[in-house]
Amino acid sequence: MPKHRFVTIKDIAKVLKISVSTVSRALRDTYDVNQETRTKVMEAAAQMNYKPNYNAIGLAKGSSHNIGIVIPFITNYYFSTVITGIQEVAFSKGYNIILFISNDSPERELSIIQDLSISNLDGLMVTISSDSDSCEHFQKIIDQGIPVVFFDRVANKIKTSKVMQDDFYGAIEAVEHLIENGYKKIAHIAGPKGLIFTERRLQGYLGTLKKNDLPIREEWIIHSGFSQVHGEEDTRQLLNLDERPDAIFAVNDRKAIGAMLVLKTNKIAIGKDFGVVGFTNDPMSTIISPALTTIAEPALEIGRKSCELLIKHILKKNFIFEEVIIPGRLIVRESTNRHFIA
Amino acid sequence: MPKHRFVTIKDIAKVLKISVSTVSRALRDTYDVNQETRTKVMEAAAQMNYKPNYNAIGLAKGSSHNIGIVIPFITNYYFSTVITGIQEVAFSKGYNIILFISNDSPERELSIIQDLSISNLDGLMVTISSDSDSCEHFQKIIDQGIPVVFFDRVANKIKTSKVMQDDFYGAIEAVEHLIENGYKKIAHIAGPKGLIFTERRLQGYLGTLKKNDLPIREEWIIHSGFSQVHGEEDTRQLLNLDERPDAIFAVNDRKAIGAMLVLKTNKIAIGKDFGVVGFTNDPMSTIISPALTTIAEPALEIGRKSCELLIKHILKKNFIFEEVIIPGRLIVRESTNRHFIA
DNA sequence: GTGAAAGCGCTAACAC
DNA sequence: GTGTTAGCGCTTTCAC
Repeated sequence: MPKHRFVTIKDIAKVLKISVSTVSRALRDTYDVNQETRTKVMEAAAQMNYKPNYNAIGLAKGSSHNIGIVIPFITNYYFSTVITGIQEVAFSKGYNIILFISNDSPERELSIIQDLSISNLDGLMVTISSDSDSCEHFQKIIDQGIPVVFFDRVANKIKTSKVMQDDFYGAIEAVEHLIENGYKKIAHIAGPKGLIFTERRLQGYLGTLKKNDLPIREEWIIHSGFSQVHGEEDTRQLLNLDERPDAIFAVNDRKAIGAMLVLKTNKIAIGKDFGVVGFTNDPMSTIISPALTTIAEPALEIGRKSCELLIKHILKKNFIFEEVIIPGRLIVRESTNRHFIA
Repeated sequence: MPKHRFVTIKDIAKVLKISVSTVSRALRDTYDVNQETRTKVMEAAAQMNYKPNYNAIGLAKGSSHNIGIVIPFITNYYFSTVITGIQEVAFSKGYNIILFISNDSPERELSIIQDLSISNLDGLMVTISSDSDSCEHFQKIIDQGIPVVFFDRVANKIKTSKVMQDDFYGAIEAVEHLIENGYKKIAHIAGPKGLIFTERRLQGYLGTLKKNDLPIREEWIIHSGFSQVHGEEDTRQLLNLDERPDAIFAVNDRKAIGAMLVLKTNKIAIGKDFGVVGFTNDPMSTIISPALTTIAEPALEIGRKSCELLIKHILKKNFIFEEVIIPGRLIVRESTNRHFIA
């Protein structure tokens, strides 16, 4: 099993009896090269199955063609879909994506960033972990001149491009929908405090209640984690209240599903007596019964857009920051249907 | 926003007034370097926040520290969990993982492999796409001297390390469980023909029926894709038969869930009158009602093991191939419970 | 044990 | 339009 030496531009140059720089220029479509020469080079390259050595290019140009993704998990619908979107555009533009999974732990996130030999990355896309209060490690990277774009869970203080779903308006739609269907005592099981999108969904919830002259009760707003178990716990807490709510707007589908499970064990008729709406449009929301009403997040678009933006930053040194907000859409299912019968 | 020059071994050498080669050796823990010198170098490196440039290392040593993953999708529980396992061990050993998503399309898979500048990868881990009948592109890569390990959907003809769950025994467990619970007319909704693991699960199913003197009917075995929709279609087909089965063993949970959905719309009492068992242990299997009995696949372990194996191959030129088979385990839930009441 | 120097494959002045 | 050459940051003979 011999380790082949790969074809290099030198080989091409030798075969064609021209210089390596001409080959290099021809291959890269630089303008100051004879059309004829270029054609010859291209043909030779194709025929000899030439593949560029990115290590060499990276070394010479001071850039790899790699972009990093730092993400809490990939084992959920939203994140894995975002990554799919990222990968799609990265691949089409000749970039590799390198995956770093933080497990939603700020320490691990920090260690990833510090271990990172930045010289190996042209740019970075990140969703910060739930309670990464300090973001200076990202600032440091930006200061070193490597572009960073945040998506989904963005760091507030850092000035760079960000792409998010429309959390505020999504929350409004969700709560309006609940109100339209006659639910009046609407609780919100939220994400951890401090995260921008948690905050925006909360604001949308609050604003809509206010606008509709509905009571805002502090006990009906619970902050905790994003998991299904958190949703279950929050809901149990809600059901123990003297004044029980009659609907839940959950910060995401996982928590909404946790809520539904608890409601079901408590024999509360979801839809008829108690409304539930989530946020994500995880495929699970169609599997559970009753099917979950939710705000569909544009995960694929978020991934694509983030990647496009990052590549723009990589290409144009002083590309100005953009904050992109992509709308979601309400998907009405059974969990807010007063007439649903199991 | 000045683009910093990164600290190089040259800088360290200059500060310490020694040569670059000594620095290089000290950093890499090579033995022929004075203990004292090494300490000094290490300290200087840490203090100056030196980070190695992998492009340069790669170029000099003819290896990057990147390993590629080629996978059909990542938006499902099994694959995203495998990747999490891979990422975990890769990160701990200083390797980056580069993700390529084939969308389960043989053409795209081929284009990925061909576009791949192999010089940029130290190794490759792959799950082949559903109907990639030709695998020569992988053979070519192996011939070029870069290690490949297959996981989950492996290519039969290619001699290299492979890691899989125990499909055969898992299927036996699943079908035995069905039989123990009194289901006698057991159908199998399988994956596409030609994939090894599809075949193994089928063989487990067949063998168990035979062993228990149960009828094997060709109409009760349906090959199609892996999605929920495929599961629905297969099940409809089954229900249209003159002789209907009274249980389904599905090749995976997605198809099992599709089956359950169709059974539910047909008002067939899952558990009581009709048993269903899946394969994967996707979290969805606990969300659906009745909860799905399934064979839990060791996805995380598969990811970890594959990566360990690949790194061994990368490190030792002639590491001999291993085929690792990791057992799953039966998880009994409601969909095979005769006494389950919705 | 350490240094000097060549070279990995490519790009980018700088000449012509 | 093309060739020459230096150098990107590192490893690795080969001397000493």
